Amino acid sequence: MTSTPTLDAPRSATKTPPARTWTIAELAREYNVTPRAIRFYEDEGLLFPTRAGMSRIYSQGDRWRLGWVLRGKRLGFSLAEIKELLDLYHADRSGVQQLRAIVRKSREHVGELETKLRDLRAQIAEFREVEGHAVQMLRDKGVDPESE
Amino acid sequence: MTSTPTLDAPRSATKTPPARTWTIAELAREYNVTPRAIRFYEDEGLLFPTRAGMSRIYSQGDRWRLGWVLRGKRLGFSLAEIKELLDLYHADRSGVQQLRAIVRKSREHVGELETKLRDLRAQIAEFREVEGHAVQMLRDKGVDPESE
DNA sequence: TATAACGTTTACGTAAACGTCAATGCGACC
DNA sequence: GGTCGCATTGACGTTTACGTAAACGTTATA
Repeated sequence: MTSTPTLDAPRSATKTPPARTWTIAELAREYNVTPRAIRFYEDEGLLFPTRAGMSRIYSQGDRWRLGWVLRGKRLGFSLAEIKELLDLYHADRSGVQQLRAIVRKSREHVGELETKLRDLRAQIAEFREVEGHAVQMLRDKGVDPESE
Repeated sequence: MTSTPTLDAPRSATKTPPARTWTIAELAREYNVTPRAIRFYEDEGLLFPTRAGMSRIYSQGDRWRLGWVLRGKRLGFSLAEIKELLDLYHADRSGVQQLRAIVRKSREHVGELETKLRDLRAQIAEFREVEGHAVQMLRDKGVDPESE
């Protein structure tokens, strides 16, 4: 875990904090996924942790990227789409053509997301209504809908 | 919501209203999916069109269900989950236990949907910012971000 | 009447996203 | 120094959601 007390960072000289890292198992627990899935995401080019010997070491940035990937999954995107979006997010911004591409793709994606937003609002409304009906029917039967 | 026998169309004749139906190819075109997919959804218990000879005939209700299925897919649900939700939507409401189950599952699902909603808002905000930055950088370079 | 344009079933193929071994390495502890 | 415990890399298996092709029936039109 926190390995051998060999030479520590010269805290008095440098202002950089210890820079926490994580093992694959720690991240897996935290995000409730398997190590296998995390390695798979790396194979797919979504993560690129450093190594300590053979073991993978995850930085704050890798951790953030993993969270981002999982959020994308919850929203129904494929790993390929998520990769494109992450790459876009960290894309080269040096040239005009690159910037134009970023603008175009961002707008495209926001459009998609807004469609999902409408779908989502509609489903939420529908299921609130379903719930409301059921609750009312329970009341009509003289049953408290909140009791076990 | 029953009869309002005012100055509506004369219902004097014996016939019921036309009741439009659709073929599988028509629905496939309309919803931009393949007939194969529509048949697959039927195999999975998501649709149950009637038949005219061997051919499938889709009612207004089937059409609605198909749209519902596709919306669920866009929101990242599996066909199994969608089936559960659709079944819930049309579930037996006769008994107290059934009604309780409906209330519980509806609330569960709304909770899931609200998580997605937060995820979605966050992603929209992020990509609007990505776009905004790129647009600003183009302006800084003296380029009109809107021109081709 | 033939053939195109749809529809059907059956069956095998496939891409995505992992799960599940198996064999192995490696530092930690007893 | 043996055994945990966690890490690694293959490699094959599995589930989901269809795609694709073959073989065939049914209606419309030339």
